[in-house]
Amino acid sequence: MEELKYCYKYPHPSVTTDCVIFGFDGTKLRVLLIERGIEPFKGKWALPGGFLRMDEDAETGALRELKEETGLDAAYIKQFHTFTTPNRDPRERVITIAYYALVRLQEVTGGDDAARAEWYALDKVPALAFDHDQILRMASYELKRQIHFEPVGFELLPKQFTIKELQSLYESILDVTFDRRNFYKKMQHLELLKQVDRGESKPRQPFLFEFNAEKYAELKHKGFRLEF
Amino acid sequence: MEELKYCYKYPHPSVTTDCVIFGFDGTKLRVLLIERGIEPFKGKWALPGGFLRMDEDAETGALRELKEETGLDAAYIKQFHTFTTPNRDPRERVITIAYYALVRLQEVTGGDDAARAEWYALDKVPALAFDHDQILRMASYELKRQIHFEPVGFELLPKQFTIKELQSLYESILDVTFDRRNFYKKMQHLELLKQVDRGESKPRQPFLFEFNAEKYAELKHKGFRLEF
DNA sequence: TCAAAAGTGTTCGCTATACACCCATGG
DNA sequence: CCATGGGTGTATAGCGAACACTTTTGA
Repeated sequence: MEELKYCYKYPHPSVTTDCVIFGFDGTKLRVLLIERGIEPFKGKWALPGGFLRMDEDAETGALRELKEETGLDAAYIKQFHTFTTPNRDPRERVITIAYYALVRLQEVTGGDDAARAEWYALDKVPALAFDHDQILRMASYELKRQIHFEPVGFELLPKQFTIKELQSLYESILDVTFDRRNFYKKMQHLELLKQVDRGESKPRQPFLFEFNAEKYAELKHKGFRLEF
Repeated sequence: MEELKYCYKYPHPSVTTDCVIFGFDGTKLRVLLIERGIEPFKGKWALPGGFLRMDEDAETGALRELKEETGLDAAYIKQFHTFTTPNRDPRERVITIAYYALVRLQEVTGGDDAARAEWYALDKVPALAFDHDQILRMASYELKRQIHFEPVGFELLPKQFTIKELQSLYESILDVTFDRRNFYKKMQHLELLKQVDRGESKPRQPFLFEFNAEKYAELKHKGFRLEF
């Protein structure tokens, strides 16, 4: 029989963290899901996550779970909502603090792979375990909002990228299309990009750029809002 | 001796909700604080809040606590962050799901007043109990962001208001100043306001307006973004 | 040889901004 | 009578949206 050695005067819920991990494959947004190996929802796809430890804050916990389950280090992680519907977990009362994370897909190595993990295109995600559909929807929405205020998109791209890739990324996240030429001009004008000196190896390939973090910090300091 | 009758295999944190309640006095933003009657932080000011019940979701809990502690019904309430630093409460591990609420100051009646409550101007808030300073700061920041996407400001104004009041409100929230004449034109142009037919009693008083919720719903449906 | 992609220009219209002016009211 | 505040008007600059042209590359 299980030992129930942690006792309280009033009932306490369990607390977990779940993580919506976004990656960009060069054309569209993808999200990392793992297949559940145990009940409930065994065999269903779900967001990586797990129980919060008593000595860590939620962000530390989310990063730890991420590492444990997928081997990934996130370039960016942000808490966006806590889900508390009383019966969202059939076993007991569980509330989950949800994060979304942005990773560079190119740098993903594979991880320990205790569980089967897969990158799903955002529009091809199957029905998920628990209320994870809802969590994913809200994460996408919050990412869309966030990108209006901060250039978080660059966390999804390789260190060096073409303007075309950047445009595809923004189009995926915001679910719009831009005129290629206007997008080029806008980006040049913003001065947030540093053009990379391409070796003379391959002439007439598209320019490569890097995100200019210093310039961004400077602009932000002067009070500046990113518009899209 | 206390009875500790709720037992678990693993330790569970306590979960509370806290609420940052914003009101607008016609000139500046205010926030409702209550004076703590018990330790810890007895005598200090704090945000209203309390423990989450096992059968309610967090939003319901936040609304319940709000009603119990202040007698208020919020016109608008929004979850914005969950605070989880391990020692944020000296008694035991407590995580708190934080909301901000917008209420019409004019309609506040007073409440049961079990605790002493007071409306503090945002720039005159004293040092608060727990990590409530941090919670308040983040709430102000999130309100500022939210108002770029949704016209939540109207929840803080009386049903009918002058353009000048509306401008003061936006200036308080965003911490900027607008040219009076440009603000008038912008508002008229947005078509989100309905001019109220003033009785002939007081000629040459400023026009009164109401928020046009139907028009807003229509614009939003067509895909529309509020800019400030 | 021809389509596709990359880089650069031009035009037009809207809107944010910075101002000026008129009128009614109340001390 | 004049300061104050409310309502309306006007000019300009900058940016976004739409669209044209040129060159290079690779099938």
